[in-house]
Parts: sequence; C-alpha cells; structure tokens
Amino acid sequence: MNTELEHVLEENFGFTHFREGQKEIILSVMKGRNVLAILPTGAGKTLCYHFPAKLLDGITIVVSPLLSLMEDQVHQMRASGEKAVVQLNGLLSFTEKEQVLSELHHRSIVFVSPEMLANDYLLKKLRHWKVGLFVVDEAHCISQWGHEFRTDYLRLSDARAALGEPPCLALTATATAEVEKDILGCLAMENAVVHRFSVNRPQIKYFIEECASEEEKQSRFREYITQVASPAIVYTGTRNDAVQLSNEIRETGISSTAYYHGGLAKEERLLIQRQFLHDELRVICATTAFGMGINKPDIRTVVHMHLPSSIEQYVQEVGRAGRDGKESAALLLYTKADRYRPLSFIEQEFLTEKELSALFRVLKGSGGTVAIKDIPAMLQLDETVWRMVMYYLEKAAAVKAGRIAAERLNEELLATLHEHFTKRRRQKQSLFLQLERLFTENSCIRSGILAYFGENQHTSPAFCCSACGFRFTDMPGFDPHPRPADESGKSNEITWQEELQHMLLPHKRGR
DNA sequence: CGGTAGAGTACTAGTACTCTACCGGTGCACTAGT
Repeated sequence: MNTELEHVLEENFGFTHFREGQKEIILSVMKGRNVLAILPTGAGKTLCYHFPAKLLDGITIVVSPLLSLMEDQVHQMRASGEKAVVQLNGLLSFTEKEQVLSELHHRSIVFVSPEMLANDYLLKKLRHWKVGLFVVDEAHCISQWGHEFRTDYLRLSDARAALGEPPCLALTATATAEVEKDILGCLAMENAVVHRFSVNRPQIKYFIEECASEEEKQSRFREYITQVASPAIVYTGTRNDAVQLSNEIRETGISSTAYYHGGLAKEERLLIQRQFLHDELRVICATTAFGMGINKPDIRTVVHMHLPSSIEQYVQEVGRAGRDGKESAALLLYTKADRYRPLSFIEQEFLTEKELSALFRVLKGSGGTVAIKDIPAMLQLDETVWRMVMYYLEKAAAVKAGRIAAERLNEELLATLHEHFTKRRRQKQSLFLQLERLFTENSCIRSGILAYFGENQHTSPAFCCSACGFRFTDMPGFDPHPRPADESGKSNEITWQEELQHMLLPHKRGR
C-alpha cells in the first residue's frame, strides 16, 4: 500500500516522497476516517486532500474561509495541471453557479464558503452527487469566528449531514486542546483520528518589548524599521494606525511600503497582496485582515504594534514568517494601555443583559410583524451582533417562516442567551489574558507558546527569545547601518488602478 | 486607553475653544429564477 501511495504521488504530483505528516493523514483519510490534522504552516496541507480527492469515489468539498484564498487555491491547483477543480461563491452569478453545478465531474474538487453551504438550494443541488470527502481548511476559523462573527461556520455539521455524512478532514496550523474539541464538536466528527504535529518553529525568534508610553513605542519603531530584515509585515490595532505607520515608514525613505485593511476596495487589496508576493513591497502595515493564505516563503520580520486577541492569533500571525526555514524575527512592542482595545472589542461583541432584555421586549412587540431583515436597521443594531443573536434564536426555534415567533421569547430563553454570551465573553477575555500573561511574566516565550498548545517537551534553539536574554538588535538580519533611501529604486508614481490595469491587460503594458 | 467627531459656548458673530460620547478588528452573501 505504501509504495503504491508513493507511486501515485510521483505519477500525479511529481514528488518522490511525502513531507512529514502528509502520509499518515492521507492514509487515515483513505481509510474513510474523520481526521483532524494540526500541521504547522508550510507543511503542505493541500496535498492532504488533493491526493485523496484523486482516488476517492465522489466529489470533494473544500470549505475555505476567504474568497481570495479560494481563488488562489483554485488557481494554483489548475496551474499544477488539476482540471477538475471549481469554486462556488458569491463572485459567481446565478447562471454561472448553475453552470458549475451542471459540469461537475465525479471526482471534482469544489471550493465553497461556509455561507454558501448554508444555502438550501445549493445543498439540494450538491446532493445529486456522491460526496467522497468533506474538507474544512483553516479549521481554527470555526472557533475563532464561528461563534460570533461568522455563525455559518457552526452550521457546517448540518451541511455535512445533508450531504450524506461524508468523512471529514479538518486542517489547521493551530489548535489547543479546547479548539480541537470545538472543531470536532462543531463538525460532528465522530471517532476522529487526530494527527497533531508540533507548532514549534525554531527559525522564528520572539522579541517582546514593553514601552513606557505610546511616544516611546513609536520612537522605538522608527529606530528599528529602517533596519529590520525585509520583507516585513507590521500589524496594527486599527486601520488608521496602519495608514499612519505606512506614511511614517515612507518618510524614513522606504518608499516600497503600503497599508492594508478590510476597508480597502477588493481590487486594491488584491494588488497590494500581489505586490508583496512579488517583492515590490518591502513592508506592509496591516490590520488582522492581512495574511491568511499568504504563501510567501521569505518573510523575515513580523512586527506587532498592538496586542493580538489571543496566543493562537499571535502564533498564526508570526507564523507567516520564515516559511523557507531561515531565521526570522517576531517583534512585539506594547504599552500597558494597549490592553484596553482588545478588551473593548470583546465587550462590544456581546449584548449585555440589559440590552438583550430590551431587544426581547422590542421583538415581542413588533417581531411578529416585521421582516427579520429589517430588524437591525429598525433597532440600530450592529449587523454582526444581530446575526449572532439570530443564530441562537433559530436554534431555540424562535424563528418561523422569516418572522420572530414572539411567544418563544420568554424569560427562560433570555436567561439561556445571557448565560451563553457571558460564558463566551469570559472565554474570550481569558484567551486575551493568557496572551498578556505570556508577554509580561518574563519567562521564555517559546516555552509559553508550546505549553499553551499542550506541548511540554522541546529543546530551545540556541537563540530563542527576549526573555532568554536576546535583543532584537542581535538578530542576524538586523542592519546596524540603516539604508537612508529605498534600495529597490522603485517609484510609486503609478496608481494602483493603473497597475491593476497593467496586470489584467498585459498587452497594454509598456515595459 | 487614546483619538476624534460633533455639540455647545464664548465673543471675535464665524472662528476658537471646551466638553462629552463613542469608537476602535476580522467576511460572506444579500434582489428575481430553480
């Protein structure tokens, strides 16, 4: 069987051997087991479903969190010669979706968003096919986003059931024991095999520096930024900070810099990503919107100018550095005041008991007569918060035929929701406090991270982290003689619209 | 917490100031038709 697998690997993918972890995972999937695979970034997760998809009977559904990631994956698979791969998402018109559905092949790989799988019509259409494998890529999103931000992640087990309960493969780079339990539960993965590999990335060196004030933080950043090894990502807490820092970097003479956040136009985001991938940008200043699916092997530095929401989030973000295995730095600068922002995000995500009971009162009064889609505007309620409330109301059968069933909105349900939100709020606060503790208690960052993921045995690399006595300025890539001007010599005079036009219409390109 | 938009107040009658309340981060898919 094993030599046979290698034969298939060489025949179909051109590789002579599997990378660490791939073979075990593929073997479990081929046996029809439910599999959760926790593999570090850059370990070759795609092969773990691409390989079985070629051999298993039936189509393979791959749930992917971002449209850009989906497009990228489809593009890469097609470029590697895989023809039977398609995507189903909101970028397609109704007719295009119909066409995709009518042209499926019995071994097709279909990329979808979790939101698409919440669509009954689409599910009905997909049920005409035998589904051989149900894959959830970046499965930590279930835990990170599913409960509040993108509740359709929580509906994936319903979709899987509707598709005849095919074996499920969940893939992620980071999962604590708790997240593992959450993923297995949310996807209803009975008797799953868990393949867990170490999250340790010896090539990444951690540097945490507390600053007495915001001014000190900014000045230290200015001191460092011209000297850090690039390409580099600078994570900021707000969109505004991303813009401002990018401008400041430009003032230091590095013109190949840009900012990136969720408020930018899709085309602009796409262009900046491509420029960064093609080494046209040395430094990207970005919010958490940037990074998932960024497959750039040589990112040398990741700077955090704010405190992420959890250790998991931090590990995901710094994990984008050093995929080529070469030494890379993760630098985080913070002040004591930085804790209030992540904590306030958590606060505003959930309704308080008072707000919840006010909402119930209004819904009881008018809910039965008002269409659900009009309620958030009517109550001036945040769309995301409303969607989360709706998810839990639906679960409690308080929604019938697009209307709120007022009679279900009793004290008991109110108490249940309140209890649930309180629990989730506490969980999120606790995740943040664990991150804060990791950075402030001055013990080895790497050991702290590994212990957080349940790994207690590891050997620290000789050059480990700031708590082990190393300074950021000791990094081999750190240049003690800053370059006054941008060595790339590229001018940023071309606007992104022009650049995009050039990319899409290469024949018009004058170079 | 820190920044800022917007309201309120003061004499300069439109500009300058103070005060207060609020916001800050991640993404998908949304009309018809089956």
